[in-house]
Amino acid sequence: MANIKDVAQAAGVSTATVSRVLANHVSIRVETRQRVLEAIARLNYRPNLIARSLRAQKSARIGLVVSDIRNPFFTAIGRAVEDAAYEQGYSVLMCNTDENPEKEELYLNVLHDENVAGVIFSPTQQFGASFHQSNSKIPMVIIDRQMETDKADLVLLDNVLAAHELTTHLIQNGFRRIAGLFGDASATGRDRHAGFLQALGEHALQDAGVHFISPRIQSGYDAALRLLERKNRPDAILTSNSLLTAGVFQALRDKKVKVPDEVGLAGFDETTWGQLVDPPITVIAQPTEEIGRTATELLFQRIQNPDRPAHRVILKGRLMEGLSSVKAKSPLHPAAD
Amino acid sequence: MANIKDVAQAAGVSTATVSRVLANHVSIRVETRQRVLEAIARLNYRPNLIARSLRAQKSARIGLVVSDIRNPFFTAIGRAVEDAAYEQGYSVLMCNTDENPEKEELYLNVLHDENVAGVIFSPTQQFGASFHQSNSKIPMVIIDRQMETDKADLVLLDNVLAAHELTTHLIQNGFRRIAGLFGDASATGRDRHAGFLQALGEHALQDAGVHFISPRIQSGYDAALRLLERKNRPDAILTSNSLLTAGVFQALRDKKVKVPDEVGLAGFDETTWGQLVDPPITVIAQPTEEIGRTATELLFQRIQNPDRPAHRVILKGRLMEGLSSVKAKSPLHPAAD
DNA sequence: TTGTAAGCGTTATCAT
DNA sequence: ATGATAACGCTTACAA
Repeated sequence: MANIKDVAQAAGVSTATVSRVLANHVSIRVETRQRVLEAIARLNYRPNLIARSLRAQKSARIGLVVSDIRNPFFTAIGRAVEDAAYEQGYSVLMCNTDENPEKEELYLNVLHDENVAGVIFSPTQQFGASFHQSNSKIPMVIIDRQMETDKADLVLLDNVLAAHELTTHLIQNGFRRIAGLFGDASATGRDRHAGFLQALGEHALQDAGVHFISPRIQSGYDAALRLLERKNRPDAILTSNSLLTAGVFQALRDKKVKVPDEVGLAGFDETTWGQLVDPPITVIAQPTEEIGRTATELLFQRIQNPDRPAHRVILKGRLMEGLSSVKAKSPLHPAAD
Repeated sequence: MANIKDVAQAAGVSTATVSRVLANHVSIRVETRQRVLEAIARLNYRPNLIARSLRAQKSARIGLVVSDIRNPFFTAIGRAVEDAAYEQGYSVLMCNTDENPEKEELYLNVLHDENVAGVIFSPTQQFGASFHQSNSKIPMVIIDRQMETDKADLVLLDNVLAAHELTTHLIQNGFRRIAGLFGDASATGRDRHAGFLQALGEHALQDAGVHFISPRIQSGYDAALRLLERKNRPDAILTSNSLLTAGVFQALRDKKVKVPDEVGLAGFDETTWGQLVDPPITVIAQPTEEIGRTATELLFQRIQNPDRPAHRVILKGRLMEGLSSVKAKSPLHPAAD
């Protein structure tokens, strides 16, 4: 592979001149630029980004650290981030932490060592504490999860509000004994739990069981089975992400529980399958494209100006009413035909 | 951030010695090593991987270039690759090409420029030609897609055989007018088409329509609608990946076509939702974990020994029989109770 | 066992 | 407008 020296030699100029041509510097004779460009083309030269990065102490890469790459919510974000970064000539290094604080630290270190220009990150709750006292200077945008910090920008849903809306929707559709399943690793689970309780309180209802569990299909499945065995079993289940929703749905089907007539179901995040199953699942859809794009743009702004005050972008979810939460004859819609 | 010079100074040794300690060289006095390690800890030093990579002309990164990050098949592979790479101390740079040959070239260049040690890649058909005459020396493992080459290792399903098996399964369950939907960008679509035709031929059947289309949900949906409008409409549809399957399933539901009694359905790749819908979808499941691990291991072997002959690992899929392909009263199972 | 110094491929500073 | 040259942080001959 040809390097800048080869090009300089071939064009009869110095490496400095080649570098200037590459950087589109002003003071270059048209003829010289021509010769250099020819040499570059002839030798099929491409600058070595490693060397450039070492010299410049920065790079055209950003990191994206997510907690579960199998969660469609995060892959959708990944797509959006990649597209937005690509438009700016940046490439994206994607890492997967499995909600594991050790892996969080590892990958943040790796990314730092790779000289990434910045990081988009969905942290666990544990991370919050360590981040507070860290003095990392790497530009960072937190996504999806609430965090008290002025050292990073934030892009996320108003999770309390969204859970409140979803819970209220269930209540208005006649459900009274609502159980909730929330991810145990993230602030998001905690916030949605808060919105859930708040909505119940406004209608003088008690929760019919709350589980903070690992955000996986299997955990959702197991928790749903346990809920169904209770003597005063819930008449609806609210889930905090699509993996839990899938697990619960599977459990309901295996136990031949009729949805929504025996048990209603509502959750978060739009998925391929949520619309395909019977009944289609009611969810709060998150604007993944917008979250990803906004996070990327904020990151670029912060990279350019590391000292700007932190922005907090709070987005709204969109309630997509399926049939999993609407009984054939809902008490509140007695004449609904 | 402290560098190797700072550490050397703090420990009262040369940078070479620090480097040797880091590399676990043999000839170091225990006491010296101790001092160096202390300095490293005290200064919270971590080697700059960029500099190391520039010097060593290689890195502990590998690239994973997939054609659609939203396809659960590829995210599953991504997980497996990441786990396997992580165990070897490598990090994974994941890129998304959208089946676009231009993006393929771009990302392969990017990865090359990033000094990755090797690449795991699911290429389009177009790539095959250009790869043939390229003389890239970057270690490469091709996944998921057949390719005639001895310059890269290969890990994929026997797609002809798998499609043959799936088609035969449909035939044995009484379906006679089977249509096929295949991805138009990949050799995999082509191979599965071949297996499909072969199985039909063995039973003296004609295909009931074949579409080579873009592997997206929407394309599958549109193609299914067209098939359903035909005067001699198919009694079964075979799809070549899970995005197409989702589109077809949605179309069948929207048109209130009964599955499998009016139209049977079978496809590729195990997904969350495939088991949750009614009826559950019959698929050939691919061993994604094994594909990812094997590809990663082959890549490491090739990195260590670039001149070893190319391996071709051909795996078998597993038929997971759902109800989407089994009629209540199948002609071949007349007494099946 | 340890140190010195060259060099990986760039870019930026300072000359000219 | 262009060229020499010193860094960026690390590894590795070669010397001592």
